[in-house]
Amino acid sequence: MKPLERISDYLWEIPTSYKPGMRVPARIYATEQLIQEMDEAVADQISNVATLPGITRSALCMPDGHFGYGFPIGGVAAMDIAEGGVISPGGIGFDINCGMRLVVTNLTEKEVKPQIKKIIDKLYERVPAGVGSKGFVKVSRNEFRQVVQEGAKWCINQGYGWDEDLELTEENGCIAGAYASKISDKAIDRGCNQIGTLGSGNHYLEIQVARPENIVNKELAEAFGITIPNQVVVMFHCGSRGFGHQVATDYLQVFLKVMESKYGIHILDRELACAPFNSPEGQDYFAAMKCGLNMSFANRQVILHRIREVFSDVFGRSAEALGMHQVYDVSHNTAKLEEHIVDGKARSLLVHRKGSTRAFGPGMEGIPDRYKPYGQPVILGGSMETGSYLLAGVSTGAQSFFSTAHGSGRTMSRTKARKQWNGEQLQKDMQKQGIYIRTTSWRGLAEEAGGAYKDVDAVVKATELAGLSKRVVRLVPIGNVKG
DNA sequence: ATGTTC
Repeated sequence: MKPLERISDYLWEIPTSYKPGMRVPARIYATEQLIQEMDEAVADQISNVATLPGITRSALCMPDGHFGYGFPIGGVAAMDIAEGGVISPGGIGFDINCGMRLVVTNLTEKEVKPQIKKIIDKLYERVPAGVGSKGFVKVSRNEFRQVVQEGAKWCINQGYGWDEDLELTEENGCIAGAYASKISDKAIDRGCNQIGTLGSGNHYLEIQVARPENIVNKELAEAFGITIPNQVVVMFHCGSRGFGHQVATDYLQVFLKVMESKYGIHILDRELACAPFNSPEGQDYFAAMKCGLNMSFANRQVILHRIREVFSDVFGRSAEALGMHQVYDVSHNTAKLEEHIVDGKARSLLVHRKGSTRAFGPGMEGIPDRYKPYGQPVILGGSMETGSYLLAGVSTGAQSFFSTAHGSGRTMSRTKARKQWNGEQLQKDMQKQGIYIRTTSWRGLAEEAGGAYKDVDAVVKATELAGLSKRVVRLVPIGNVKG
């Protein structure tokens, strides 16, 4: 039996009495149905998070939560840096700044559908996918150090994208305080040929349609650029590739060495390795992790450039003429220093979001001026078969440090999914459902079957009921490049 | 997620 107390129809609490060392309660946002489906391990993992130094108010898990490395995926933990708050790679994820970007077109489903095979085949060719894939952007190691300090801004300067893309990216695509001097040569080696690559696992690039019946909030949809019935959009999901992975690996080792001996921090699970934010090791990782953020922003920027090239090629018009404006780019795996009001006082908190999206409400600093009246766009990627959502941040999101879900969330392990589905058969089945898909790996495709994920509509509904974010439009896939 | 077991 799970140690959960029901707070409301969409919120559950694990009291501090559940486990020795819990500093605050743990809370899971989910409907009863979603709680039933949730991994037993989530309650255990999120209550471990509640023992970490500096954790403020409560350790949170979003409705798409599932088992992860140390922290559950879907975890949110805000650490008070003035109270010995820690930074933990396990609370950010190995794939630093794994995230989503959404771009609109002025094309309709009717215009795109006849070309879908051509578009996807070209995208498959032009956006390298799969484990170990290399990008077309050739940079020296020193140039790559510049990339990880400048992020998407570096790409724009090189001609990969439009100036406006930056203002429509979280942190304007370049987070300050990223120092390449804090990065190992090994991480530089792994990352320097990976700019503009999709990766593998749950990373994908999808052509989607905004059908009129799926517009939930017309005003917000229009504000975010969804203005035409059956408008075609492109959504993609990828991260910092081997670079971010190496950064996380390097600093996990550092933290494991100093955590107990130097800082006297005792943890229940070594996967929660951490160091005080205000310590040399914590600050070094923070600066290195920001390089991971920037690598990922650069990666998505170059991929956007290639998507524009492909559409331009297929339709014989410029990307400008095709109206290929970016809606937004959001991170799913970060820790950010933010000011939040706790017990009536403004506090500096390091907000870890792992498989969770920042969802700032209307009027807040840090969201593009054009979206200020509406709230921050949130791009939530569902499974490749079912659909995804564009959401918006709301003022009641203060309860979760303005964080919401990031996707559907798995219901079963990759191993289990592989046993249940066959990649080649799944491709055929998806074709019958009107989704043309290309993949580098049949095995990888089987792992990502829609049936291995929770009901995205239920997850999104739960975030809306709880007041974490609200629905704008549901997007359905017609083509997919699966990493 | 990941040069999918330094």
